[in-house]
Amino acid sequence: MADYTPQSIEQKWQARWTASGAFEVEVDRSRPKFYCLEMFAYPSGHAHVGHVRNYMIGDIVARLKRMQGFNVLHPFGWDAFGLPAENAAIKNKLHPETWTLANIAHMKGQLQRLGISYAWGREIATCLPDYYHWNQWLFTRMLEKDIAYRRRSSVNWCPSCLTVLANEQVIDGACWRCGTQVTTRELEQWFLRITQYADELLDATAGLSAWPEKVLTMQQNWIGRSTGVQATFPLVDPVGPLASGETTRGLEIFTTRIDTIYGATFVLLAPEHPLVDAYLAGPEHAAKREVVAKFRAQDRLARMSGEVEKEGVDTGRFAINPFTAERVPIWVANFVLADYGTGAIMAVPFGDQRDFEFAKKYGLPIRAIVAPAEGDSVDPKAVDPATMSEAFAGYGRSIDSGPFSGLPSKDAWQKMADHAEAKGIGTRSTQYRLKDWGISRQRYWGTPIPVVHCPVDGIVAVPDEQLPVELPKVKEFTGQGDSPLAHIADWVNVSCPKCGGPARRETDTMDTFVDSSWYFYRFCDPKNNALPFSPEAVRYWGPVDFYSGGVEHAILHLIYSRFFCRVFRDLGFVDHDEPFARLLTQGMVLKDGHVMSKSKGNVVDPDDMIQKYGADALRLYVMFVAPPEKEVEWNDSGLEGSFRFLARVWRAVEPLSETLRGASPASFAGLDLDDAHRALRRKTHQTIERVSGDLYPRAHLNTGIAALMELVNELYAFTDKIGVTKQGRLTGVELGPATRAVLAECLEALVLMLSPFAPHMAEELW
RNA sequence: GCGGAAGUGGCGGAAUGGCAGACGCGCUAGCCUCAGGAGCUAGUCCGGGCAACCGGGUGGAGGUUCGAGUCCUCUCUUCCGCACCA
Repeated sequence: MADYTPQSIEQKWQARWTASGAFEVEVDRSRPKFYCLEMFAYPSGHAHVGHVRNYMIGDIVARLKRMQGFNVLHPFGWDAFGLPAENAAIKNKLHPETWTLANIAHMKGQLQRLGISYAWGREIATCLPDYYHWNQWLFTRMLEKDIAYRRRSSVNWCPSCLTVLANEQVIDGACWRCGTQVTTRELEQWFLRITQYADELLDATAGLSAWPEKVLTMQQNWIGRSTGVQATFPLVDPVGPLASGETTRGLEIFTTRIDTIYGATFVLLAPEHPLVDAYLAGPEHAAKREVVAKFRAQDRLARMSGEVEKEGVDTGRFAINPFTAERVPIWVANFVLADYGTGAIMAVPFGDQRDFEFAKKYGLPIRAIVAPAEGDSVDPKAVDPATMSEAFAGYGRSIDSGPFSGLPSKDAWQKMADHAEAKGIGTRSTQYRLKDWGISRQRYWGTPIPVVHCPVDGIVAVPDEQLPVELPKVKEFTGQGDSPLAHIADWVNVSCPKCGGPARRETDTMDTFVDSSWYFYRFCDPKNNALPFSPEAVRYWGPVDFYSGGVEHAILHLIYSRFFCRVFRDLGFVDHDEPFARLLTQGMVLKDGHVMSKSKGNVVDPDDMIQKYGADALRLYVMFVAPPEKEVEWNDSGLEGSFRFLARVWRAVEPLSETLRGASPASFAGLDLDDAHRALRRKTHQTIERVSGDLYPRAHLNTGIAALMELVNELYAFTDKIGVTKQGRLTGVELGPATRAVLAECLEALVLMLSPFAPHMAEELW
């Protein structure tokens, strides 16, 4: 009997799979398709077992679906643009492309040594012009449809390094490299109008029944729709013109609690609100301006450090509450956000905890406007402005609210909104937390934004036939300056595509999340050089049936992709609304209680484990240790256990394979089965049912493996009885036809069911 | 603060409302062996009993049900996400 030696078996089969292109697929309308995808990888250098767990999960599903007769698309590629490559370039004086391509080569080898069944013929890397060409093409379409637009926005700027910083490079408000306090700079930047799809993106989450609840909730919160009323508080001292050029007679506020407007005893402006500068312009306000300037600087730090004391500045001016007709003071408050709603709020200290604290601190009036509902056992002192210690944010019955007094709060809400609309005071309005997506990056290693700035024609898109705008080769990376591309004169200076006059290229590049927002479509038609993909190819393959990856992409990547899907749909390129039918978020692999990372020195390299136990044992262990969604702690003896199980399967199957060749019967009719025969058959068939059910769509891979282990235990009990030795040899016993048939059926089923998990060994035994 | 998920042996974890702890790790004993860090067999929630078996047991307290780890209410704890969103 040959021992189980995984290394030689695995190399043999991997070579065959590669040579025969075993996992390459074409459109075949006679067969049902299955698109199995794992989130593509950032080529950081070496994949550890935490990374490859995801690829194993996808591979089990892909191999299972192939066995079930589906035409399975299972591709892989590289999310290859991004900051780490540029940083490595600065540090090692290498070109980012050199660094990136070397990493890709190594990681691809790692995946192949794991036996992941990818259609490598469809491999893509987003940093190659073949791919980013279509980012540019799509950007141009978005420009035409007014989905891409330009406006001023602030970026992080390190005054010492003289460079723009990504948010990740700002640590506690300071530059990651030199520790200098980071400031902001206003730059013209490109945005994608994702908010145009906010309602659809939110409402459609209800239909994503095969997504984790957690991810849907996170997306819903991120989009953050709230419905309310936008109302105008007339200004006692109209101002104008403002920086924006217009005159202002009234202050626009947004509220979700219009029913409490009779309790709005003051209004608050965000420090960045244009009225602030208008009201605090004179030299007598220098001190107040200084406080406001402090608020503006606070904003960025507040996010990092958490709690900031609520503070305000009195502008000394007044607005008119349109419902009470009373004068209410206008204050500036550090906790009011400029980029949500209108950047100004009506403050109702009775009903809002923040306003309550603010009113207490500055001695502003508190007026009770809601009484607790009947049956609410609320201490009267808790709703008496004289004695209450916190705001009463509940609903109940309106009081002291003019003609609306006595109404239940919810009815008052509608009536007051109606009143506001009838009197021209305000309108019902919906606000979102979701912001348009700023995609400009002042970086080299990304997709050049395909526009030209012409002094005559303004912004001109680079014509399709001149795409791709390729990244110029840069010799040296210093990390200094704004956009690295701005310093390459012969790349920047072009003639305007419209008038032919001298013009300059856009020197910003795109956020790398653009690359990953549609790559799953490119896989359907990766060699297309006329379009990002043919609509026919995606009509067959799309949408992705099974998508797995880390939960850290629950918000950004998975919302952007849903957004791009709809853009492509509206361009007539895809006919579905959602790109990913089923989503699985795999748990991380911890070592010594921590996430694996190079800096912690706790990474487990799959190649080390393959060398010791083989890829099959590694795959089996990682799938068996816990359900795929769960976080797991790495454990060497568990891996040994999986190796032992495979060796046990090997000893059960390999010695009998010659003896039982051709023994699998077409029918069991006429065979004389005893109780032991029947018991093994029953177990075999029960296992088939359990494993089939566990693997998909449940993806309970761990219990599927447990079922196989039970079958093997039963099999050993059976072979013991019929005289197979512990070493797997038959002790001269002649096997009867019933025994041969039952054994052959069991062993074949076992090998087949094992093959998604341990494909190399299964192939060899088969 | 808001939202989500989860609490089951020494450990990882199983249980369409129907025998709690499958399967594995670890541990114990036996067999095999020159040897075992290989392999095989048996045992391994707690209390009682030689045993068949009996009683208890899924963070805590109630409830629904013939029957609850599972469903409902309250509560405690942990992890995760968002966090001054008006």
